[in-house]
Amino acid sequence: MARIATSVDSEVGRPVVSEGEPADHVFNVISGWLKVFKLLSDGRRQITGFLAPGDFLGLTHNDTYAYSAEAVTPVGLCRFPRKKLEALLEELPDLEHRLLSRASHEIAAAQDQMLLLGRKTATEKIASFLLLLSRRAADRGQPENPIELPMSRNDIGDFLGLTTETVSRTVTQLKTKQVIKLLEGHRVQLTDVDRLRRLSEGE
Amino acid sequence: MARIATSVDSEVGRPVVSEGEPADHVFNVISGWLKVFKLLSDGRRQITGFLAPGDFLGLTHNDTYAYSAEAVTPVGLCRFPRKKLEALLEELPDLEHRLLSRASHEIAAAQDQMLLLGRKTATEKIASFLLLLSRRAADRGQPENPIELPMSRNDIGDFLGLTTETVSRTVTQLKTKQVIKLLEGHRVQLTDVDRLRRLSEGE
DNA sequence: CGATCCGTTGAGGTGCGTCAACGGGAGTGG
DNA sequence: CCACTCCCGTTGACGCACCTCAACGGATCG
Repeated sequence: MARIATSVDSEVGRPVVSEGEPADHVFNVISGWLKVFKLLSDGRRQITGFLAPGDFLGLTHNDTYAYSAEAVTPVGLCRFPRKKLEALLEELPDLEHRLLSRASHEIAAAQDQMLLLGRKTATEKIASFLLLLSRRAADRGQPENPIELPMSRNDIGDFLGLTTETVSRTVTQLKTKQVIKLLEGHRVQLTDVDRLRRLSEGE
Repeated sequence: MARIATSVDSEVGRPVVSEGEPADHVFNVISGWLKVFKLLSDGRRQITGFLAPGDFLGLTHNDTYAYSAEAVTPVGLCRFPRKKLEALLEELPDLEHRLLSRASHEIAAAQDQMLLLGRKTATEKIASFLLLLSRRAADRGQPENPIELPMSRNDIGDFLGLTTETVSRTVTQLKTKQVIKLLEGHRVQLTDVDRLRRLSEGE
């Protein structure tokens, strides 16, 4: 795969892919964080996911992207021309198998997110989000506690279907209850993971 | 594929797969409608999708199902042992390719649904839902108007992140505005598709 | 040292949830 | 044939979780 890859960087806030543009490239995140989102015509935004190192961006079978993505922190990416990647799939059935496995995980994650968006309260949403970040950090071999929280309150709100203010208030509540503790450098200590887990499911 | 398939039926309300059970089978819907859903411990429910003929159920790379599914109408299914299906994938790379394509569409649909759940109003949700059913009926080669609406108000609510009452009230409003018309046998005539499309995006 | 962005906090409003009542259709039993 | 129950959809009255609007302080940057 290295044969067809180019390395690209992106600054914070700069679009990496834009909804409706030709889907010519697939990306693999090397470093930093991205957000993937969809917009309504009046500007309402839903972030459908945050991408961290190891995640793929732009895997689609349409000819245009169905979403936009931009950097949350400075980002390093590996870029593949989609045509060449598809040619490569013909030769390497195992690669396709791994992509299918990824896609299947992504579908499961999307279903969890639908449950969150449709049926959870603000507190449950925030608690679930913190636990999700912790779990994903562990999957990447990073410390699961404290966790990095590089995105803004606004971004968190747009991921959880809340406003900035509600995110802020709810985080403050968790802090007051001593379930979490805000640290330097956009990091969060989960001081009572069991309680957080119970809060995330409404018990 | 016919070699490894068995045909099974299911009555309305009977579980076809249950969250947490071993994921031993994959199903293909032959006739009727199913709902796929996840539950919270206190009974809150999110329906993540309705399945119609041609759709797959149970494609996962985990060893247990992450969701439950049951029949909305009497259902005919084609059942495949997952092990045998996976063995078949080794022989038929093209089958894997088609499954990946399906998965990619499912991810795109899930992202649309996240936008709906997180950011749309009740009216926008209902309008989007009716248009979705119309589009999917067309994809299956069925009339796109009037559409079939075999699921209950409660199911629609659990799909859209609303209550039965709000679904009922919102549908009544659309009826009063003469954007839709309820017909015999759980069917709905979309009398003003343009208006419905505008309503679905909040314009 | 102004300008901008972000997070926080407060006061007040509202869209949708909750609770309750009612009517119609389907099934069941006499 | 009616009487009864159950389930579903509808409608009304009311409440509340979250949104909206506003103000303010701290950090960053020219």
